Amino acid sequence: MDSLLSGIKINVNQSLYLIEPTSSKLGQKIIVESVQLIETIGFEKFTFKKLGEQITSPEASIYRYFKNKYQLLNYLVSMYWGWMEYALVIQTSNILSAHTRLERAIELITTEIDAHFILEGIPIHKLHHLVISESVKSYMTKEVEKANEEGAYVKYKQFVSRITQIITEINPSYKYPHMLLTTIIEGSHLQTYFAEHLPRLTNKLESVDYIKDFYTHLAIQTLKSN
Amino acid sequence: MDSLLSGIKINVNQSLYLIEPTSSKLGQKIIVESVQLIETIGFEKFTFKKLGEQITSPEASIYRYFKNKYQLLNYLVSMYWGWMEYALVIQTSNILSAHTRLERAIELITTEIDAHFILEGIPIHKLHHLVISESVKSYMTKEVEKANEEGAYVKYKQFVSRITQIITEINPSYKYPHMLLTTIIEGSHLQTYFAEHLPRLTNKLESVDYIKDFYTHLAIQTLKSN
DNA sequence: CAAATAAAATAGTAATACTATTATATTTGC
DNA sequence: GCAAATATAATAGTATTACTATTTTATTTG
Repeated sequence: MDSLLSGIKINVNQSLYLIEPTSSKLGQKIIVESVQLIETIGFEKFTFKKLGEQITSPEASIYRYFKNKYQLLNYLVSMYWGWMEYALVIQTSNILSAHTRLERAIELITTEIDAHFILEGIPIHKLHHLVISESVKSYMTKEVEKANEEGAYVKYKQFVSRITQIITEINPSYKYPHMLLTTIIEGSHLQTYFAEHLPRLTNKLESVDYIKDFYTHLAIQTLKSN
Repeated sequence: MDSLLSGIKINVNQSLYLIEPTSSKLGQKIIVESVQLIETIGFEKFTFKKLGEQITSPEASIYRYFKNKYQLLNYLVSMYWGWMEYALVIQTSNILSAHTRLERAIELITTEIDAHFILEGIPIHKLHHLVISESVKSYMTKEVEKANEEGAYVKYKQFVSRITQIITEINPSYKYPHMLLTTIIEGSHLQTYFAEHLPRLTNKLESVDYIKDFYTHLAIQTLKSN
């Protein structure tokens, strides 16, 4: 993780904001503080009114940047996947073995992100935590298809696409690379969430890397035959 | 599926309602029509006011049965897992091979439920559809721990527990039976959802049973070694 | 430095998520 | 069989949410 730069910029899709939040002081405060507030009170209870109180700006000012809290959530989640793709590229470059590249990808997906990585003022590990608890709410809505057409999920799809290429390199005849990968990504988020809130639904072990071990083993075994 | 009875009753936890909805005409209307309305407008837009209009009763009457829409969602999801456990027991009874029992369990989880199965007036396949799109919202909230302590998720945990026993029978030294199973259950819901709304994130095939095939193969391969 | 433009604040509205109170049925005890 | 008790339903509210339209203030640029 040492070679990761800290000054990079993620260009998210235009449909994910009304005014680019990184373009002003207020916009930056909105995205930085929203991550904090969503973590504290949860996405359901999160409102632009409360966020406005936190940053001492009226809610109407926030509505100038994002048309509603779902757009803001999609923006934050896309920032996360944009950063993840960048981290993936760096961590898998110059590695010949597709096997090793897949293992590194699974490690990136399943393990905690170092606390000192910051993106537009947002610590990535906080973004990761938000993605674990709230990202399903960004696509499990009646507006999915519209959001998808507008490009709301391109960053996620790009990230998925890069890793499915590695999977296909390992086993070209495997029919379900996307299924395997999204099962790992979303499964890993779920297991992290269960370990924290519903431990009877998972198998938390002492080792910090048990989720990585579980999904690495699962992926390798699944790709062995077809 | 032929031996499944149609007059069975699922006893959900007391914390999941204020008045048992199956005990009155209005209560039954509430649960039957809510499944329909949530499917139509989505859980976010769903309100007791709108449900009241649909069943021509005031919203306050609905509040007598459920303290809010999350409690109602938990109730419906629990009904689903209660029925699923019942179906599982029937479909795996008298089968000696643990391998075959696991395959039947995965089939039950991953395939569509026959349209003529009805529970308290609710077609199970509609409940299944609701679980696919909305059940994560029942535990991905700030109230999870409280709901969990009150027993909101016991039906789900019971269902999971039965199948993890089969997994352990197949491979007693496997360390992650709960992780494997919840990965399959929630993954299967997700893949169904993706196939319908975000097809680039999955690998939908002609065969109706591709999700079953994918997760069956994944489970068998994962349990081969440890 | 005035005019144009952008950003922020004010002041609203309709809908949501409830609760308290009142009214209407239904049950049951004598 | 009927009054009292109890269950059920309806009415009428309130505070909060999710916005929008308009006005004010700040910043840029010709």
